[in-house]
Amino acid sequence: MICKLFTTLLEHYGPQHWWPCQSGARWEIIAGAILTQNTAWTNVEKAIGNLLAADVMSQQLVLETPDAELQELIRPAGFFKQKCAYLKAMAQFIIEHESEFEKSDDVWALRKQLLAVKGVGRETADSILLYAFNKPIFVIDAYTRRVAERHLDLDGSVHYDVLQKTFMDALPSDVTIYNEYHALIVALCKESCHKSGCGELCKSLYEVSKNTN
DNA sequence: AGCCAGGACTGAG
DNA sequence: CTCAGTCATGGC
Repeated sequence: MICKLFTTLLEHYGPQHWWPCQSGARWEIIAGAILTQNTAWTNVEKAIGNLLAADVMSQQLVLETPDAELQELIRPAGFFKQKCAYLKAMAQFIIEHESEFEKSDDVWALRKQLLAVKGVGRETADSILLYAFNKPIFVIDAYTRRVAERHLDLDGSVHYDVLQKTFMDALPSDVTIYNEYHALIVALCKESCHKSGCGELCKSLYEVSKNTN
């Protein structure tokens, strides 16, 4: 079912090419992953726009910027005091470990390191690994849990690592597939929020949920 | 007017 | 380990 849902969504929406990124810089992806914590992406875009306009879009520049100034720039993304501290902690970490992250293939060891950074939980760590460093790890978020319940007949409330393992066991270990799958899940959720009748896609999704593996 | 969004930290039990 | 409380803005 997990594989079938992927091919169905890919057929319907086509490749998504995530992560949404204005500058193409790795740090923008990392910063976005932190700024979007429990926050609508439209608000994150404003904060990122501010950072770009103020020329503060890099690890070094973030560390050089005083807290009060940085907080003002990221204010639209909410939780701005926390996220200011989180961004600085992450900036320091990336400066120290970026080359190591580029080289290493031990995804789980890298993940463990990221989780030790203040402000980085499982979803943020996995988003950074997958979208900023192209490591094969599957991202679980609120959308994934909804889709798992709604279309895959899974318990969406299970522990993060359990649901992640369910997806990763069912799929080949492939960066492109993990990347696209998560993006397609988001595409599905965003669209069905605004549209009720969905025609062909609904029929295809129904076919997916009839399969029992 | 409220409710919620692509979470994570902290303290309590 | 599970659970509520906290952090904050903008859109609907």
